[in-house]
Amino acid sequence: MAKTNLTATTELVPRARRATADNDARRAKDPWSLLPDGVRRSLAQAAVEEFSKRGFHATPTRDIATRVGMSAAGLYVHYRSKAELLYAISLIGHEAAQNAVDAAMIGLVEPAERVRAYVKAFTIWHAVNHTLARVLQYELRSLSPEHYLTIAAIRRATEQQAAKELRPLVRPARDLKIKTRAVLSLGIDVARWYDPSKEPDAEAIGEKYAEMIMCMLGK
Amino acid sequence: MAKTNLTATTELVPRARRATADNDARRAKDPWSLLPDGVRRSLAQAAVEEFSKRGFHATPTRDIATRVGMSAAGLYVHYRSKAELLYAISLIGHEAAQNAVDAAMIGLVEPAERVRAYVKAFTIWHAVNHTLARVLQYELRSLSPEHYLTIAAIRRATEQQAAKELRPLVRPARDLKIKTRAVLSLGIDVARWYDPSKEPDAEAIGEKYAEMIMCMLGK
DNA sequence: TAAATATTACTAAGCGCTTGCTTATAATAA
DNA sequence: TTATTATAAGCAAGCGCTTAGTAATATTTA
Repeated sequence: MAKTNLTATTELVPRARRATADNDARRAKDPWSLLPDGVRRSLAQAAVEEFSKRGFHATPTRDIATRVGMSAAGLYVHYRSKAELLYAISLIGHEAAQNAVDAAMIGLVEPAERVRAYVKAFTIWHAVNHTLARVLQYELRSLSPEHYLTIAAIRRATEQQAAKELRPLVRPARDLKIKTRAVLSLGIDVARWYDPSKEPDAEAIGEKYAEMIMCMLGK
Repeated sequence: MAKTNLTATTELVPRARRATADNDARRAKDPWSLLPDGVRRSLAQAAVEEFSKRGFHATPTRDIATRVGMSAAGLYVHYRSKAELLYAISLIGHEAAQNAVDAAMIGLVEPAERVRAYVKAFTIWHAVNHTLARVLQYELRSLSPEHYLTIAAIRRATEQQAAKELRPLVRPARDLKIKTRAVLSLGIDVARWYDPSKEPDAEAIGEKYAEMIMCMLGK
């Protein structure tokens, strides 16, 4: 019977909470390490490839399943529905991006240094993980209303964190909101235009973007 | 018979080529003036609303037709297919955006002035027309391969124009590509986050963005 | 221990529904 | 007339997901 689906629901991102000490660096590097190795992870990875290229609604579940060598029905052993697959991807992706910027700022105290590291890490993450990032950004509207609420809350927290980091550097203070928008916007949109075959050096883009933002902030 | 569809194909954006002198300002203001008033325009407008909110593949043609008070089949009198409707929207949108920035730079000769006007107009356009702009940016992948080629060529020309305008201001010269990317990226992404109910003043955003970019360019 | 019983991961088949689009037909306008 | 614009009805294809069943592996019981 399909009782396995209950497990799938209660443990959307299971391993992540357990292995915290050792795997911090690896988690920041590879978003998929948030999901235990196995069919569930493979399906999510296959889905990201398809959703990113064709879009959620244009991708049949059959294609995702056959991409990992399964029959069409096999997917439903591991995910309750196509919607829940997207939700799992969205959760993992947002958590991974957060981990990446958090890791980059560890140990830094000076506001300008922190912002520079933030922008650089945020930009690099959206370049390296542009396939995943596109799903995060462009399939928000494909989430179910309930799932959307959860994801929207996560995104609001991200924006508030960015504003908190930028506050000491923004004059006049009333520009904080628009400048926070600009910083996040610039980083996020890297995922839209980045093409690894044309611009292989994500690190260089991150460096340049950090420089441009600091310049924009008058630092 | 469905012979009307031939007309629909040969004259995708018909009126635009004729009325050039008088309507420049109006065209820059309202993208829809590129399409003659009538059912064809209403359908395109309705489609943009739906495509923008739900996405091309998630929007049934029935919903577009009924939105303008038509039966489901009525759409096919005016558009050959759903794909051609998207293509028409994409053509109009890209042309309208181009018109907006061109109009803003008329009479300006000093490079810094031209870039400032460019960025401001580009930003404002993407805020005011964020619904249309979202379709342009996020439904590129939903275009048929043939349609995509045409649109991609238009977009390449836009990028080259931006680079041409920025060249005199960018030092070192090798940064031209990445800084052009950043400028276009920042403007385009306004369409993603802009919410008129929260940020009604598109003009102010355009002004701020122009200022930030000039600052970023060291001007 | 071994037999009995669940559980898990999977597939082939297919159900009910929605999709883009066509057809046949009618009304209207030049 | 002839061309245009619209509709009601419906088709073929594709969709997400379920069902019934198989085989392999765990778990429980005697």
